[in-house]
Amino acid sequence: MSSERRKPFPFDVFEPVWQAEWDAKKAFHTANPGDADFDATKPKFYVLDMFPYPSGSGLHVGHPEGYTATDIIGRYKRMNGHNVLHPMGWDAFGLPAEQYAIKTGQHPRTTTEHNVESFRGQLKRLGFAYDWDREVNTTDPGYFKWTQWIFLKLYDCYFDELSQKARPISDLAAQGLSRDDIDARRLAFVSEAPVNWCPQLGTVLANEEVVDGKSEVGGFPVERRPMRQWMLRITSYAQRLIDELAGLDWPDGIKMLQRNWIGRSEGALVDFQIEGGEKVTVFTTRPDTLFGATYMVLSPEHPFVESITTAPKRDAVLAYQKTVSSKSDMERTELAKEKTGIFTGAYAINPVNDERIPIWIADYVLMGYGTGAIMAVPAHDERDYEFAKLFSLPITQVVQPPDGKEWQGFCDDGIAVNSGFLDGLPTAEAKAKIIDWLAERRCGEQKINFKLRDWLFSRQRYWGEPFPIVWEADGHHHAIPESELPLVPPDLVDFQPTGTPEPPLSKATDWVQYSATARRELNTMPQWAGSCWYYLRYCDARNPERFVSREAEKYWMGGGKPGGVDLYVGGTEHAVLHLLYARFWHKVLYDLGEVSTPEPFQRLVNQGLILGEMEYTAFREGTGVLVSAKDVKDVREESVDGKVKLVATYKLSGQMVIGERVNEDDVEKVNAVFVLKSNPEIAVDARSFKMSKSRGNVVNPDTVIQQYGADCLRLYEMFMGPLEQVKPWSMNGVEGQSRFLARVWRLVMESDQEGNWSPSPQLKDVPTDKKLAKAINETIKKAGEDIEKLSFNTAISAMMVLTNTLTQAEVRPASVLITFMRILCPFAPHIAEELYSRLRLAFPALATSGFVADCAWPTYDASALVDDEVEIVLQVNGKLRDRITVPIAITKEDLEALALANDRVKEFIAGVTVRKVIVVPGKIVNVVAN
RNA sequence: GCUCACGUGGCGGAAUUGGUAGACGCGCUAGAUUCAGGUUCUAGUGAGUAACAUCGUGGAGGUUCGAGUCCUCUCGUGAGCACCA
Repeated sequence: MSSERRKPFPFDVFEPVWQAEWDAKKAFHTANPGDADFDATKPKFYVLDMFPYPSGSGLHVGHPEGYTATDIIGRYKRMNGHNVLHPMGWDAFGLPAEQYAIKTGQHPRTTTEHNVESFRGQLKRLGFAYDWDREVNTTDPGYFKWTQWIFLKLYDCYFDELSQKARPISDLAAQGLSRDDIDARRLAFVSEAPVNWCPQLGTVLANEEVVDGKSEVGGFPVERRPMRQWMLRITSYAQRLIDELAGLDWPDGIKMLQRNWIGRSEGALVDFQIEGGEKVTVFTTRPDTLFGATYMVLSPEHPFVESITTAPKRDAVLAYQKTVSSKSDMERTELAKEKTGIFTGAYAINPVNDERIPIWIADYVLMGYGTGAIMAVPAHDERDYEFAKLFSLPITQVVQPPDGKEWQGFCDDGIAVNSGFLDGLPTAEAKAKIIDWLAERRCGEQKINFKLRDWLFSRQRYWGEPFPIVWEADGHHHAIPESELPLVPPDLVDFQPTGTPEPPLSKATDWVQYSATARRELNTMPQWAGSCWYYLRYCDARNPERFVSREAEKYWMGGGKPGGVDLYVGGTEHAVLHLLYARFWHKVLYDLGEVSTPEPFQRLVNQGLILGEMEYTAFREGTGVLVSAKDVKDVREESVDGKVKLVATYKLSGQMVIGERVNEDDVEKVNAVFVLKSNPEIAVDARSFKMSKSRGNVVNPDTVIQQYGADCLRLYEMFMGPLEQVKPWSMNGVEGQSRFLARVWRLVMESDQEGNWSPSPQLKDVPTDKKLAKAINETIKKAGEDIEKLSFNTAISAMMVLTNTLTQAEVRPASVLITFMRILCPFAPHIAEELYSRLRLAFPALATSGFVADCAWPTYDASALVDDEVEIVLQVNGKLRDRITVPIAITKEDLEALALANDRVKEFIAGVTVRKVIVVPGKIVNVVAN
C-alpha cells in the first residue's frame, strides 16, 4: 500500500465508472434512417478507423493514435449536431492466427475469439465513443456470407470496354457467347498463369504481397510457377482507378504511390517482321526513336524464343534460359547491376528503314510487362545503352538534346535526327507522326500500358472465406446458389498446409464432395477480402437481408456529390494494397448499382508512426573510462568503421545532460552528433527506433493507462506532434500530460489532509470578468478550429493556456469551468464527465443533466475576444526596438506620430534621415531610415 | 539511381495573406511548501553581454520597408520505387 504512489487525481476510480455508464446507457448508439430515434434534420458524418487485426500481442500504442484522433473528431461533430457514424470491428481472418493455431493445436476460431475479446477490452478502457452495436468481425458467418455474396457479384459480371463499366454476365449469354468464352470474361476468373508460390507459407501470394522476391509476411522466398488460380480483373479498372483519384482528398504521397503502382504509360505497339518467320510485337513509350532501334530483345520466357533460335545458337540459348529460370526473383533483381543476355541468331526487320537487326534474349526484359519484347534504342535508353556497350552492338543517335547540348549516352526529349521523315520534329510531334505512319501500314498502333497485374485472389489456407464455387466433372465451374450462403469452412482438426499446392480444405473429404458429380473449390480468399467492404457493413451491420440496406448505404455513404466515408484514418502500410483493392470492389458494386458512390473514402489521413523512446549512446575515442560513469549504462566495446571503440548506452534517470551541437568534422560521423557539456570528449548520439520486441522499447498502452489513466494516454498521443508525423515516444511527455490533467482536476477539486476530494472554494457562481471571458472564448475558438484542422497538439496547448490562466485567477467562475469541460470532453472524456457531474452537483443551475458528451459544443462570443487596447511593435529598419500599447481605434496617422515620438525609436533614427514609415494597423510600425 | 516529403532551442514541437521567431509541453536552474517526494507553487531558461549592442529557423545568394514563410542554387535527413521499355 505504502509503496504505491498516490494518484494525483482519482482517474483509476472514475474512468471505469464512466465507461460502464456509457455502455449501460448506449451513449454512443447511432440511429439509422428508419429507426425511431433517427433525426433526419442533422447532417451525417462518417469517421472511420482502419480496423485492427486482433493479434495475440494486443494493442500497441500506434492503435490509439489514429483511434483517438477519430474519436475526437467524432465526438466534436456529435456535439456540433451531426449524426456521427464511428464504428469498430475486427479483420480477423489471416495467416498469423492460422500459424499460431498450427503451433499450438488450438483452432483459429478459438484464438481469434480470445484475441477479439482482449482487443475489445483494451479499446473500451480507452473510452472511445464507438457504437458497439455495429461491431463487425470478418470471420463471423453473418459477415462473410456477404463477402462471398460480393464475390459472386464479381463472378457474375464482366467489364464492358465500351462503357468502361461492369455489366451483368447475362448480357454475354444473350449475345450467344459460349460457356468458355463467358467464363473467360468474368471479373472473377480462373487463370493458369505463373503465380507467386511461397513454399514456406504453403500458399500463393498477390504481386502486392511480394516485396523484393520475398513474402511480405515472414520474408520467405517466393518462386514463380504456373498454377490454376482465381484472379480478379482489377486491370480493367486501371484507368478509372487512376482518374478517379483526382477528386479525392488524400495525401499526395498516397495518390502518387497508387498511380505508380498502377503504372500507366502511353506509347505504341510496333510489329517487327522476323526474317523467315512471324511478327513480334514490342511495346515502346518512345516510338519516335524507332530509327534508332539497332537490335531487339525478347524476354527469355517469350514464347517465340524456341521457334526463332537458329540451330547453332540453340544450346547456348537453352543454357541461358535455364540459368535465368533457376534464379529466384530476388536474385534477378539483386543482380540487376550487370546485364546478361545472348544472341538467338535470328534477325528482325525494322519497319521504318528495312534494316536487319539482331534478336537477343536477356533477363532485363520482363515477360510480365508490355509484350515481353522490346526494340532496343541504346542511344536513348540507359539499359539498352549498357547492354549495347557490353555486347558491342551499334548505337545510333536519333534525338538531338534541346538547347544545343551535346548528346552523351542518352537523353529524354529533343528534336528528331537521323530519322528520315521525322527529322526536325520535337519528340511529342514525332511520336504522333510515327504512330500515324505505323497505323496506316498496319504494323503498329497507339497503346496505353499498365504495370498493374490482375489480382491473384486465391490462397491455399484454411483460415479464410471458402469460395462459393463448385467444379463439375467436366471441368466447368459454377456458383452455388445464394441460399447456400454463408458457406462455412469445414471443421478441421488438421489444418496444416499440405506442403503442396493442394489446399488444406482438401482434407475435409465429406465437405469437398458437393454432389455426386461436383466438388467444391478448395482455395480460400485472401485476408484482403473482408477488409474490402467492411466500411459498408458498418452502415447496417446486423442486416440479414442485404450486405447493407439501400437507405443506410445512401445515407452514410452520402450518395451524390463526392460522398463516401468523410474521414478515414490509418497507417501508410495500406497505401496500395487495401486502399486499391477496396476502391476496386467499390467501383464494381457501384457499376452494378449496389452502392451509390464511385469512391469509398473521400478523405484519407495517415497517422505517423510512433517510434520508441529516444536512446542515447555515449562514447569516446581510445581507451579509458567514461567520466560520467554513473550516467552511462551498458558500456561495451564495439567495432565502428573497423576500429574498436568504447561505446556506452546513455540512460540517465530522467536526466539528459547534453551540450551543444558540435562541428561534424570534429567527431566521428557514425554516431556522434552531440558532446557532453561536462566532458567535450564524450560524444552522445540521440536517436529513436521503431518499437520492436527485440529492441525492448515497446510501450504497452495498458501499462500507461494503469499508471496515468486513459485520458492521459489519449492526450499525450495527441500532444506529441502533428498526427501525420513520425514521432518518438517520451515517458516524460506522458508525465507532462498527467500534470496538466491534475491541474485541471485541482481547478475544480481540492483535497483535505486525508486525501478526500471536495469542490474547490475558489469556484464561485459569479459573472466572468473581462480577462477570463477572453481566455475562455479564445479557447473555444482555437480548439474548435484546430480540431477541424486535425491539429490536436495546438488545441491541447490552447487548453493548457486556459488552465494556466484559471490557476492564477483567485476566483474561478463555475460557468467558465463548465464550458471548459465541454471543450475538454472530446480529448479527455472521462475527466470531463467526472468534473462536469461534480460541477453540476455544486452548481445545479449552471449545468444541464446528462453526459457532457451530449452537450453542444460551446459557441464563442466574438466581442469578448477584442481588447480595447492593442500592442504595437515598433521597428526601425525592420528591427524590433520597442512595443507600445495603444487604443484599438487609433488612426494610422496618430500611430505613426506615436512611433516617431517614441524614445527608443528616436534613439535609433538619430543622425539619419527617415525615408519612409510603414504602418500596419494593429500590428507594427516600421521606420525606414538611413 | 529515380520520385516525394522534411530541415526552427538541450528535446517534442508553435508561428493567418510575408509583419513581435521559439506558443504549449519536456528537460534544466533558483526559491518556497512538505516528515518525505518521480508532490505542488513561484520565477527564469535561443546564443551572447555586467548591461546594451549584436547574432540567430541546415548553408550560399536573391526579391522586399520587412523573409522560418516567396525565388534560385546547394548540403543533409527520412520515406517510397527500383531493369516497367
